[in-house]
Amino acid sequence: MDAAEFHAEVYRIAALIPVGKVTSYGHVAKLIGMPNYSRHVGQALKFLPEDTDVPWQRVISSSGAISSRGPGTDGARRQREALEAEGVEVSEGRGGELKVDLRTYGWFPASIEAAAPEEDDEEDENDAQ
DNA sequence: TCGATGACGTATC
DNA sequence: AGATACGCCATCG
Repeated sequence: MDAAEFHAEVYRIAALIPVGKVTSYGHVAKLIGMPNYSRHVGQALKFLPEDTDVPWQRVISSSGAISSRGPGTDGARRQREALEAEGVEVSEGRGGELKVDLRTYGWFPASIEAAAPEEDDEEDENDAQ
């Protein structure tokens, strides 16, 4: 798997996340089939331009926290704004620690197939109940 | 080549 | 629940 392909997979999966839901870097990595590449998922999202269609804001850490990305960057703040705009509650603890309740807003499908009900229309699909 | 680092995760304390 | 330790692996200096 090439780095570019990895990025593409990350973006594809991120695009599958329903509005109002969030998932974790690690879970995206798992869906791709590379469970230990959680850090690289974040790395891939870092490459996204500001005008992207990819809902990168719906990907947070497995603990439900929005990573600071370092002081001086407004990424975390924008992420909070975007999530709240989608109806996701973002708790703010002491010092501006942003966290999302995964118990409520978490989205963790077991596989990409489960995540993408209709990816292709050409393939024969067996009816799920 | 090596060591430090990072939009991370899990196990422990 | 919050903090620390350690594992992970590509990228950087």
